[in-house]
Amino acid sequence: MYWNKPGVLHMTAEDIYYEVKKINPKIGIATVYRTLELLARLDIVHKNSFDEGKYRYEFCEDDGHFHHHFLCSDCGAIIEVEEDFLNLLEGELERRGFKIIDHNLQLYGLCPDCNQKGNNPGER
Amino acid sequence: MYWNKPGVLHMTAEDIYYEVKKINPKIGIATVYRTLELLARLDIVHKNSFDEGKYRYEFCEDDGHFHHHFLCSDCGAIIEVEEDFLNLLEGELERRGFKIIDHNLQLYGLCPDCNQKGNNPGER
DNA sequence: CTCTAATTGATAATAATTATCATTTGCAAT
DNA sequence: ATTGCAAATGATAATTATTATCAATTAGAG
Repeated sequence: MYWNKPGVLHMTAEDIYYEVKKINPKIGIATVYRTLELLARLDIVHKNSFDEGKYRYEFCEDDGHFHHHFLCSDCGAIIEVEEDFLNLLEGELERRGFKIIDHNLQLYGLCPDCNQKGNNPGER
Repeated sequence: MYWNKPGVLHMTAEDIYYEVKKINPKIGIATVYRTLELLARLDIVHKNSFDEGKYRYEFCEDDGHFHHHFLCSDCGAIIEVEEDFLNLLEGELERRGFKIIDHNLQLYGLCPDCNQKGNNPGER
């Protein structure tokens, strides 16, 4: 598959490659991957896995990098969900017409052992 | 890499392959993938992506398939987090010695448009 | 037993990503 | 400007995880 719904936020490396090609036709895919990796290391973009066997990238929010997404099983839409909820999230979303089938929360950081050892990685 | 920390819960297909090989040396990796796919479709195992470019599998809880994980940036430990929290999750975990650097919640289901259309996929 | 259909294992194919390397580019010092 | 050199780039090979293919094996139903 060469292209995604146009205008969709969460693009794959390939999506970005074809988009950049419009402006700079001589760009190589390696540069796209290299640049994305760099931007991710600088916390400018965030690399998400939505269990498709590939990654999707988006710009980080200014305030921090906490992202929630709603993935429609039917049309494949990726809808952003604001941080605020979290607690009443599900009820709130269902009230708004969503049907939640599954969810998956991943927390990144240091476990008590490593935290105590005083390790301090800049990134997750 | 051929093998993971022994005793760790969340195994990759490769991990499982080498484990099963001990009992049945003639097993092929294709059967492992096929079986995992089947078990996942039956909601017996759950397929997680922890942004490593591969998947890890675990048995589903009896009550439903809602999983939270804490991934240590330092030692790579994958620690299970009980559902209950969710709201006070972060404060609670930090009180327990964790350092949370990032999190990522993914919700699966139907968006309002598709939900209204009456679609009803068995799986996410 | 025999026949047939499902399952299996070996392996090829695919897809996403990463590594390699020769070439090009940008730019500091002359 | 011109040279020299380090960094960035693009083409492409390599790698990795996963999926597809297909012939051979196995397991039951009759």
